[in-house]
Amino acid sequence: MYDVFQQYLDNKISLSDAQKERIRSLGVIKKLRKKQYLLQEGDIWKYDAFVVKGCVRNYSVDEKGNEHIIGFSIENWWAGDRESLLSGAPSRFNIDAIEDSAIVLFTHENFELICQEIPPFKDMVNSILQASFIASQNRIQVSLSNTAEEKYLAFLKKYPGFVNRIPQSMIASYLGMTPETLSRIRTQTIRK
Amino acid sequence: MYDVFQQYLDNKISLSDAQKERIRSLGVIKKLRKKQYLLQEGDIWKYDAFVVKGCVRNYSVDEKGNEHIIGFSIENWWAGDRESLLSGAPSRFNIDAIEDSAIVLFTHENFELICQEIPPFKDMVNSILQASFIASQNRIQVSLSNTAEEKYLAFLKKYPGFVNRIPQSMIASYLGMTPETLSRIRTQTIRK
DNA sequence: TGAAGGTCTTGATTTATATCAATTATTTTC
DNA sequence: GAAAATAATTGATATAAATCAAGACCTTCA
Repeated sequence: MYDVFQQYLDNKISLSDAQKERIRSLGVIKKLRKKQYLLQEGDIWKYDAFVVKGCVRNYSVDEKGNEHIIGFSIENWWAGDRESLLSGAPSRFNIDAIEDSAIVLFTHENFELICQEIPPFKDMVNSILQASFIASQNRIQVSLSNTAEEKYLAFLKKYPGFVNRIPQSMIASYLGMTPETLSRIRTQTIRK
Repeated sequence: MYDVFQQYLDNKISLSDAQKERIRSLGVIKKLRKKQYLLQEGDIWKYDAFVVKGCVRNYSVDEKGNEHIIGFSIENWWAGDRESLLSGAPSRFNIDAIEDSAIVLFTHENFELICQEIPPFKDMVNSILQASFIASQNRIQVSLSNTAEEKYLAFLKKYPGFVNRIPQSMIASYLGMTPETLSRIRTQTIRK
């Protein structure tokens, strides 16, 4: 399980065996069954988490009880609530597993330790953050400029692996439309 | 002009006089007249830029010629296109001045130099990036969960200083609605 | 100071998407 | 492997917001 994370690291930075061992010793594997929460609204998030297997979603629930999906994390992506982590405030989000999943969990303290001890690790983290910010800005741009259909097509293009894995209703939520609308778009698009 | 940036730095990190001088020596003040471009679509963005006076907007233009505002930067905020900066690809965005403005400009090379020479500066940059990412995620959450009116009210609350400064049509664009819709929302809201 | 060019408002109409509701598929689970 | 639960489709209708259009209200700069 852990070797998925190890391979990810190997792809990004070079580490000595001692460093690899150090990182490994500070992380813990957490398994999640489908629908199990990793984080519930109101909890304080204190970790850095890397998905090694499966898929989790990050979502908020509004007053009407509707869920709005902020993001998905599949294997080789990070997950968590940076806002709660940074501010120490209770999270406004939920994270749960869409499939049976496995996560490498670091307490934020341990994670900071690693960052201090291994500068290239810290640099990696920062460049991930850069990329995440850019992706987030792009998502905003797409959502401002496009119709429901265009948003769906852009999603397909950007995350081709997600469509056959994530329930359609969740993709609809991620795209800011109802499941009915997405369903109609799909049948129309196929017929074109 | 520059002392706005100096004060910003003083609020965030402690620097020796030599370090302050070093930073200052690597930056350049650029003045922008209203409507003047800081970046045009197709250009490659190679800077780090801090607004010391005025206000700029970052926007994309779609095939129909409609502008979609990604963000505003007023004094004490950073501006630029991180995607183009990082990837080296031509920018898909435009940045121009909404008011007569002034910017402290660092070439990205110089900026990296500063980051290397002054670790607390680098840490500051990273924590800004964190905050930007969080803000961006929150904007996505708001845009998924709320009606046009709620989005406007959330905007008012989050950026009270912007409303009397930025043309309403641009705020509408930022919020993903037409100027007519925003105008109606405002008159309705006032009458409540 | 007074055109000229923007910007905001207001009204009438259209349109994309949401909502409500029923039916059919597809998974889960015992 | 049948029953139950969940997800996706399809149709009818409602609604929020867009579009089109005209007039009012400002700036600004010649």
